[in-house]
Amino acid sequence: MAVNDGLSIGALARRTGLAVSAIRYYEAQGLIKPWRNSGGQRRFERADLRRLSFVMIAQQFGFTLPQIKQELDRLPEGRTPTKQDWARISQAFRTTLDDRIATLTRLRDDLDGCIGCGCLSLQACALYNPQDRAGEKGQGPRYLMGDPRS
Amino acid sequence: MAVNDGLSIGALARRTGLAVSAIRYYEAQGLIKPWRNSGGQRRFERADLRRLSFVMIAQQFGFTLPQIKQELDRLPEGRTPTKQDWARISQAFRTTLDDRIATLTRLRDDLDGCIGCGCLSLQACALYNPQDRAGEKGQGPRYLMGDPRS
DNA sequence: GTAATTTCTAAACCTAACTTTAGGTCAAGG
DNA sequence: CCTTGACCTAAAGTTAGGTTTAGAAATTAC
Repeated sequence: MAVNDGLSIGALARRTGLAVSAIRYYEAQGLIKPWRNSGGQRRFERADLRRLSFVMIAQQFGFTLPQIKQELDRLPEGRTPTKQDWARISQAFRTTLDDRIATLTRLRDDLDGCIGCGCLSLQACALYNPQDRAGEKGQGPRYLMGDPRS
Repeated sequence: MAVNDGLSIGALARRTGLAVSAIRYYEAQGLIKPWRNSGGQRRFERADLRRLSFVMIAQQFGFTLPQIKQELDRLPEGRTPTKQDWARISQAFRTTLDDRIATLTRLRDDLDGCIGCGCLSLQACALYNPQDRAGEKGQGPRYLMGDPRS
């Protein structure tokens, strides 16, 4: 094998802990863009290890793949991303996490009120109209508050 | 309509804000147990309003339906649950919420460290081994992810 | 008594994020 | 050269939490 052939999908899978099928899926979703060798097999850059790491962390934070792609698309195209590039897009997490913590904390405090009054009934209970009632509309699973299948 | 016929599924839907189809689905999952009238239609107790409220709140907290059922199954069978019964099972939420808030906060603090160092690479990065990864499935040790030398 | 609503069941469909399967091709070791 | 093992594609399957559809029966409203 030549010196700079890139990583095979299996090597990438071993080093990230992801399944091979997951990596192919991420390519299909546009999160990574491997090239092909002469035999048609995928070859990856080392920087893709970091992209996949980013994907895995972002998923823990409850981001969807399209959202993650949107962040990754902000990385420079022509060159390998630097530490600063990664730090910049990681900042987006910080805000989201802060929001999520605030929401859960508010919810918990409301619950304390409800346990106190024993209500759990719908009139006037703070827990029942968490303003986002308006934006629903989709089908599919509702993982309302982060932490899907933790 | 006789005095104590119970609520129809439509009435329950109007009063909880749930779709009729969702209520039927919850029955299929064992979360509520309506009886049938002479014509075969579902009839619900008023206490079911509270059960469904519980379901809706628990979902906001990120519980799955099987988990919610597990809590509901701890309510008394023969009689209508009292305030105390509800308060008791609501306490389970409190603990879970506290845990979840703590986890997110820890995650956020780890992220702050990572933004600081720009690492996103896996040796020694606290974000990569959020201990629940370990108990997954008896597979071998998860490899450390990432790119050791770049 | 008839029309308009509701409700009934069963089965198909939906999304997200993958995995599994089937049927081949490529690459490396002996 | 031959045999593994890694890889390829496309399509179908999976789970959660429901919704939609279709055709029939029950209930309510006038």
